[in-house]
Amino acid sequence: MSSDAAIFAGARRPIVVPRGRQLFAEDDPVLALYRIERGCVRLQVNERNGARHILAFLFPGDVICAGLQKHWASAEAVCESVVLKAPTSALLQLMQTDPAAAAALLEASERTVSQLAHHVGRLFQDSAAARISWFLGWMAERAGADGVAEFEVPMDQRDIADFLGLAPETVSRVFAQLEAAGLLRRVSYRHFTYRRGAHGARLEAGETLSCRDGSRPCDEGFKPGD
Amino acid sequence: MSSDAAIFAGARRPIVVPRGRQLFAEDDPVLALYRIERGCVRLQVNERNGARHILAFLFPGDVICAGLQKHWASAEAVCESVVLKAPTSALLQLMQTDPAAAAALLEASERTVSQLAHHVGRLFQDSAAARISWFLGWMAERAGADGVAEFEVPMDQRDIADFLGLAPETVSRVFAQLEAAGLLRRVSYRHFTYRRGAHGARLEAGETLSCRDGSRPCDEGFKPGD
DNA sequence: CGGCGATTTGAATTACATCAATCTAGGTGG
DNA sequence: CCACCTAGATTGATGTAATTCAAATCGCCG
Repeated sequence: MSSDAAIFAGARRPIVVPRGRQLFAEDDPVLALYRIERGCVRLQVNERNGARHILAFLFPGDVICAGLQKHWASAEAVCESVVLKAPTSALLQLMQTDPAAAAALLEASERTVSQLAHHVGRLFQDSAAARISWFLGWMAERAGADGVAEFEVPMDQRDIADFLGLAPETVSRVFAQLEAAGLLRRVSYRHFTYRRGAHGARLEAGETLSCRDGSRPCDEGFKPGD
Repeated sequence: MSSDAAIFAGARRPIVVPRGRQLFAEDDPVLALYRIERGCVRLQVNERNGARHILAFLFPGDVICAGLQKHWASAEAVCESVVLKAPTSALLQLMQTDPAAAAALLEASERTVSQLAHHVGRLFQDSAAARISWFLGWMAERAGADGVAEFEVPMDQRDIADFLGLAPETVSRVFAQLEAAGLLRRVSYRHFTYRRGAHGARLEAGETLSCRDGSRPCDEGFKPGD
């Protein structure tokens, strides 16, 4: 868990990163490791033509280490965030002092890669509705929210689209569908309630989203005046 | 370059891996690092439903380190391959002895991640033809082959499809189109010649593949009796 | 109370997947 | 050495999910 505490304990200077500010750019030399304390950071690659692809969203507790010498992606704050910064020299020192701890620290940053690997799997084969259902479930779970608890999503639909490999319009449409199906409720701009339920599970398993076919009329969702 | 030689020098026992054999499975504990000497290895994730997604192809010189404690993907030999194996304990030792070398070694394995990051970008936005054009160009370049030089592709179309996020039929069709356009020539089963040229570049930049529109009649390809 | 980016909604298009045969290469055994 | 066999590759026909383009609306900020 906090074998990484050691290295970040030294760098006791929380950095406040305003919304949209870049932590580092792709191809820049790696000067430090970061650990997120508050907020949300996105790892992304930018194409020449201006297109942007979000590889991962990082949350408090996550360690950012996109390369040891050169960053393989850039990092930007999705919303105002707080990070701790540890110079790479500290990592090299830790390697000598306590290699196991250093390995654990690196493993923590590998979690991001692991997530990325599985994310690719999702992009390959899941439908738009399944991807978004998964995403909402993830966000809800992260916030410790069950079906009825409200949670906040810090990123805008554009971010979600660039993360899930969809057009922004598609994201909007699927949101509307999920809401119509009674699974999603929009409390306010970026506050939701999501009841993944069996329906969502089936969705993620490949079923198409439709309440038009009479067979199974949108059960297990929210009732209109819930 | 060969800062990694140190760690692999100790493990002087080349391992011959037959075609299709698994080096390690996802979620298995990490016992060793590998360096490929000959052949080709694929990193992949397998979904519950049997679907397979290839995250990367690794070639001689590449270091495999998919996680430090638990593998985030499994590895299988695409064709008969030779690898060197260094126990993780050797890496921990190296950290103490020569942290910079250890970092360099890990950086080498991060190259795979970097490639993966950009691969995601391609999956997001490139057309089937563009992906395959890129893939062929990559393979040709890897073999040091220019337009007329022949190169071998060790993987079958199924592998290519699972790597590029396409159906095998689509791969076959695009191959046929590229051949008809005079850019690709199939010398034998898995030996090709590929002239990426301006056409391929435009393709990768988003242009659709067609020789039917009279405007630009498949120039710069191979002539029939070339 | 305007201004503007972010969303929503609609209609039309299309690239790719899917399903279903057929064909081929090359390894196998007689 | 040749006919057989099978996984892999090819080809065709069809369907559709998601993109694209375009326009209206919303929500927030100054």
